[in-house]
Amino acid sequence: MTGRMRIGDAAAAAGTTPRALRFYEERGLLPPPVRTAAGQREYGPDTVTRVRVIRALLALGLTVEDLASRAHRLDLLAADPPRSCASEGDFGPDTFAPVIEQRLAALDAEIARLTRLREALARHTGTVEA
Amino acid sequence: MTGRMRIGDAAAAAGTTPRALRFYEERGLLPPPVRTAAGQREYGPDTVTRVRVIRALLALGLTVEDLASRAHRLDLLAADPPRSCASEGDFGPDTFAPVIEQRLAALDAEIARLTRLREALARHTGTVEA
DNA sequence: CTTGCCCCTGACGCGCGGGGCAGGGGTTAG
DNA sequence: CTAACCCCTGCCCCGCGCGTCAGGGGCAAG
Repeated sequence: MTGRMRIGDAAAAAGTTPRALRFYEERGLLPPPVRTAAGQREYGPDTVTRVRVIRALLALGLTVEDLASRAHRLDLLAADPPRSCASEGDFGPDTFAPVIEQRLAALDAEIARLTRLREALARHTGTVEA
Repeated sequence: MTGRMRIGDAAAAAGTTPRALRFYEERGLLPPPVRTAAGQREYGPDTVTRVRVIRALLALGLTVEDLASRAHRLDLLAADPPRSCASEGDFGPDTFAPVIEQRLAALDAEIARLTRLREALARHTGTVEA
């Protein structure tokens, strides 16, 4: 039943590549997995779920470092449970709120910078092309 | 009278560093300068002006490659002359218009992407922190 | 002549999320 | 047993505009 799989299958199941999984492990986003006697990594379905979470957060603009610093909470997001979160008091997944707000601020700053740049460039367009 | 100067003085006069001048030369933004008998580069005030133009365009978001492809026209922008431009017919500095519009489009696309990202992230903020 | 600043070339570093080798060994169907 | 994959580690590659050495030589003042 979707038991243990090797890195290629796990990566495919999570929509990515073996290289990415080794990279996440190296950066501390994934714990060192069980190995076969021959040294090959073996993953269970929970890891696939975790990798999906990681990729979703990366796609939202969080950095690998952001996730590494909170790696021990990544599994809490997997089940997407509003109930168990509240039950943990100040121990819930709002661990990510600070880093998300930081990212939002960085995005706003970058958007503002690009917007200013765009305006400056548009102004000089007239100067140069006329 | 502000005659020939070595790379350090020319760079300082243009508000940058010797490294940048060698880099612009390497990438084709500056022509190979005159050398002293000992092999040291010598620049005149016209080069300083040209470097200022280069830096202004780079600050507007154009890339080194953009400028390299139009390097032979960089001097035309130096004097900022609306008269001599028109006198050259379709040969004026509107050579830069296409690349500028391309940059504008790229900026718009990037701004839109970041804006979408920001909205997605803001949505998930509620989901995650609540 | 020496001191101290300037210049030369060539090469690596950066930040970020991996991609793409090379050179070796595991594994499984035929 | 062998072919055809798969996996392992370790390393360099990408883009961009330079910064920053490293190891050598030039140039003007005292």
